[in-house]
Amino acid sequence: MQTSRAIKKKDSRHRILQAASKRLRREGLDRASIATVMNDAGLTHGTFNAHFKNKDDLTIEAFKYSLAQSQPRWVKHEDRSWQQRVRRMAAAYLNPTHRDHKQGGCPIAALASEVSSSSAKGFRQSYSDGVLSTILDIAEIGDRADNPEKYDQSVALLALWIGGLNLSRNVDDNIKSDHILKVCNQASARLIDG
Amino acid sequence: MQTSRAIKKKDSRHRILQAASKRLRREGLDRASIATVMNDAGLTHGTFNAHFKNKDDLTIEAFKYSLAQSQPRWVKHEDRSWQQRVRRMAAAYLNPTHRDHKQGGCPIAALASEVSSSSAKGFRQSYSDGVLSTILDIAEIGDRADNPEKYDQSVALLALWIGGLNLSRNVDDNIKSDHILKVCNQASARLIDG
DNA sequence: AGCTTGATATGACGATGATCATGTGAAATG
DNA sequence: CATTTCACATGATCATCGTCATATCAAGCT
Repeated sequence: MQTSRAIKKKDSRHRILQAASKRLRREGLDRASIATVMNDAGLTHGTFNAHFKNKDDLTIEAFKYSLAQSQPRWVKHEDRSWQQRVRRMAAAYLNPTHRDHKQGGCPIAALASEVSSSSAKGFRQSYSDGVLSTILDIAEIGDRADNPEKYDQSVALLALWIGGLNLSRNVDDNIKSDHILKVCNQASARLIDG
Repeated sequence: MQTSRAIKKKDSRHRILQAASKRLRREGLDRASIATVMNDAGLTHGTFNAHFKNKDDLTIEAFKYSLAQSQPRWVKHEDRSWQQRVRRMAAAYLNPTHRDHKQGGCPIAALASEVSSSSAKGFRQSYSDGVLSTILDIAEIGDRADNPEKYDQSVALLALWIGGLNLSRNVDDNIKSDHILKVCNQASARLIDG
């Protein structure tokens, strides 16, 4: 049975993860302090260890949380053809709205260049798992052997999307940034109907 | 005239920038402390402000330094055709050696997801300039108007390269990581021969 | 030679942040 | 209703780090 205290704690944990996952994506791996995250969640800093072992633990959990939360947005199974599906996913991913909402967007892109320098032991493993499962989700297969060609195409698509999204986020000129998204969308299409 | 003191200082600055640019690429924007960098350069921490205004200043200078140092490796002008040139650049960029030497490699890839969360005022501007000039360098033009098609292809190529390199750096399985590089190389070729 | 300048060293200060020990009040238990 | 338990708050501790004031010592100048 769930006592009201257990429910309260679960809810707090949820709010902490929610806040942490936003900060994680917006500010990167180490830049957000525990106090800031706890404050976002409406709690004080000292309570932190009652919910998570340490900061590395939180980082890993927040990453998984954000992955589970954001993946369903790109990965849906309601398209006529795979080509159409990919086109729709690219349009949703390489998108000014996604570009401008890093904190709510894809954590794989948001942390793409920080993982390898992370000190959090175990984070790299979670990220790696996330990448590989995302590739399979794009391809709509359970293993590379199911369809090597689709798998390989999905690898290239994910690379293009992550790179394009990050480039567009880091170019100051708005017109040029929009243009990057547009060009990468077109390149996505070329990669699959070659 | 260069006094021996001036030479010494210039040399120290050079060593600091060299050390900082490596740390910057390997460890990211904030993770390396000034003391660590100065120690790498064979100096003590307190001397830092004699060479740079503050840490943000160093970060920006180190980025420019690494960009100037690493670009010539991909951008050479000795190819028969542009297609050939792009193929060679992709092979040099999407490469296990480059993947495994982040500290000496492309700073655009190394910092791709950290720029937008940087607190260093002015860094984003430098990075943005670096991206745009790299695109033009890949296309071998001085402005998009010179050849819009090549420019657009270069945008997609850079996105694919940065994304592919970072994915390969963050996947634990070595075979899968190598495979990502290979697949993105092939995708590069497909993007340019229509 | 004596004085000045400048490159670097030493050490301190203040801020921030992770972690932990202890306090508090309300819910659960008998 | 008394007692225990637990979610959370408060506050302290220790380490790290950026910055700066001051010291040192050798090179340059008169």
